[in-house]
Amino acid sequence: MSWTGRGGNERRGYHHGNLREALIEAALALIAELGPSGFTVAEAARRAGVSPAAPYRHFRDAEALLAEIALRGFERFTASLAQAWNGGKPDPLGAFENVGRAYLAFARDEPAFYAAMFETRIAFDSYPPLQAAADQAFAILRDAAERLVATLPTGKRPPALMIALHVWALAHGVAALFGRGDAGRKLPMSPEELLEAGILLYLQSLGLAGGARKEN
Amino acid sequence: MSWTGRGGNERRGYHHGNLREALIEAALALIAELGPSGFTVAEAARRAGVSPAAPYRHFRDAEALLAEIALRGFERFTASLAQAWNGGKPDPLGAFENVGRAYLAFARDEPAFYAAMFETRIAFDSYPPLQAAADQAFAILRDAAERLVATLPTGKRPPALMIALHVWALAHGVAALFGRGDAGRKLPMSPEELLEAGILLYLQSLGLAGGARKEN
DNA sequence: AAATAATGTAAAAGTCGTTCACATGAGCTG
DNA sequence: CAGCTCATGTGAACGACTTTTACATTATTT
Repeated sequence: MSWTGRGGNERRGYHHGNLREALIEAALALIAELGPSGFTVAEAARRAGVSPAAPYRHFRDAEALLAEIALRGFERFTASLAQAWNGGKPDPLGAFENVGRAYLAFARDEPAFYAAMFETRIAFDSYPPLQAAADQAFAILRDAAERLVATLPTGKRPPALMIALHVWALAHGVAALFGRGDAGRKLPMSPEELLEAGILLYLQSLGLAGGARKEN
Repeated sequence: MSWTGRGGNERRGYHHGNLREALIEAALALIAELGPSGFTVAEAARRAGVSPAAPYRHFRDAEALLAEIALRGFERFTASLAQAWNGGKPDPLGAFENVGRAYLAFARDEPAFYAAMFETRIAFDSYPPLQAAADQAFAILRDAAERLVATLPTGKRPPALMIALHVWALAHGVAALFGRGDAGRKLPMSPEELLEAGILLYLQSLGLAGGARKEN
């Protein structure tokens, strides 16, 4: 190891050398600490040890910085969901539930990314790569739904896209309303359990989940 | 009719006479026109025809104004849901679906209120009346779920609270992700249809919705 | 009519976002 | 290595916003 290695944030000279990354990290920390509205270009610059104007060499404006964070968030998100799905192993239903859990886990473990992705009103249209990254995340869910539906006999298969949309909406709703610990509302169960139960019940009606569908 | 009646916004003299209301209306218009971040105290004051300092005679700070709007929003929201539920008539299931539709209708027809209620990160804890109003809205859903569950034989009744939470989360997720027209994502169906289908499928698995469980 | 409370204004301090002219240094070219 | 050029950072400035404070005006009460 060389003592010359620039560890992380320290400023060396006139040029920072890593400002773009430092700004992104600072912004993430700010969002994590103070919520989405706690981020300001000025404060991020301050934490990176540069003047308030410096960030504009790397991002057109504040929204562009947030968009970059959201983009990276979606990439990680996609990776998490894909890993949870794991090609549908060991069985499509179990893997599908794992995807749901991964959704909530991401919202819980990466609140800064999640906030940048969903709680910040970015004009997705203005950042095509962002739109693409979001589409990619959703594609995981859609593919999983396809595979799940394929376990049913032809002719009895509900539309996979609809299933993916329902599950996504449910997961997002649970995360948005109850994801944060102190959401003010006291739940009889954890968000994870709530989502899992919801997904299971939903899939049951489609004949996709554990056989027992109440045989009253 | 007397020509002296102060129509709405015009300033009469040094005192506005209706500033509090005028500010709330201006803020709502701003949110509706430019999104939640488009609201500023200064601009609201400008539209009301007063100096930037005047609003502080009526609201502690910007967040307090938003909180007041959110509060009124929840009151209207509660009224909408209650009317849709209509005491469970003509039948609990149909009325329950009406509540779901009313949820989306509110998000669509009153985007400014909805944004102030859900898309603005207000510390609910700091405004107890706001928390109470939100609880009241949720109570409509919970009561409806109770009544719906009561149509099942004792012993086969799922927990109503869980049902209410699931439906709320699904409705909120649909509204948040697909509620706005140009959400960037092209859907095979309208948000209303998507939510209705989701609720029906979900309730089916509980034995609460139309018997037919896909007889194709 | 006078006193008081409510509600407005003007001015100011502090923060931010953003731009512009200018400074510095990194990396290539000869 | 000298010199050129480009990327990246600085400082100063503008305009907008939030919020406070001292003061002005009007409503309301006594």
